[in-house]
Amino acid sequence: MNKKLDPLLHNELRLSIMSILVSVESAEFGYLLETTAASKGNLSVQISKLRDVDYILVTKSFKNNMPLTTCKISKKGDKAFKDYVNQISKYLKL
Amino acid sequence: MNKKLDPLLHNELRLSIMSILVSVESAEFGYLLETTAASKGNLSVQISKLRDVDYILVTKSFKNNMPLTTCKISKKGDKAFKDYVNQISKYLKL
DNA sequence: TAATTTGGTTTATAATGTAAACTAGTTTAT
DNA sequence: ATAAACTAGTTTACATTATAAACCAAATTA
Repeated sequence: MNKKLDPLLHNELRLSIMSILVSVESAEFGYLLETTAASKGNLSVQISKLRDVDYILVTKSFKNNMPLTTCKISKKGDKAFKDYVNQISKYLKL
Repeated sequence: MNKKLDPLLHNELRLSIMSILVSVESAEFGYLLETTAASKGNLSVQISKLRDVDYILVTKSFKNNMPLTTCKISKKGDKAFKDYVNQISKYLKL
């Protein structure tokens, strides 16, 4: 019955990223950087982790000759997020 | 406006302990052990951490000649728990 | 062309989590 | 009475994870 909290989502920055991505079509690295107020390094690492498990899709392109990283939630990521919400809600007495 | 998630509560076992303690008068080590399904060592460490920051009060006594550890949430712990719930809820889109 | 900025990635270190090993004492069996 | 096994935890050694500083490549500006 009781599944454990998904350790990939039980991290504030990754949860924050996912929380943004569930409600937008996609988001650029710079936007996530501003919105989460994380350091670039930390953001880069956490994006990679989410991509490694296919919770998000990361597209690399160029915009005004500059590299541009765009993130989008995947079907799997969307489900993982919903599951996490259900799971942690059990602890929160909401 | 946006406070960070309290790192002391953003851990599944500690959150689980607090989640139990908010709704009972007090709980014994053995009860928490069963209910959380944690290892004894881990439970002991996390109880100590919660006690070190005064989120819980820990009483040591004897029952049938055996050591007995009893935990009870503190006023401070109760507030911290409520704050944590409010804070993480912002990420969960509930 | 030299310094600065952009948009990131890598990596070194610190912090944290966890279970195995240990302690201290009790009960049961011989 | 003593050994073996059990209870109720604590300590500690190790592994995992998180994070920011350092770095990189290319573009822009001075």
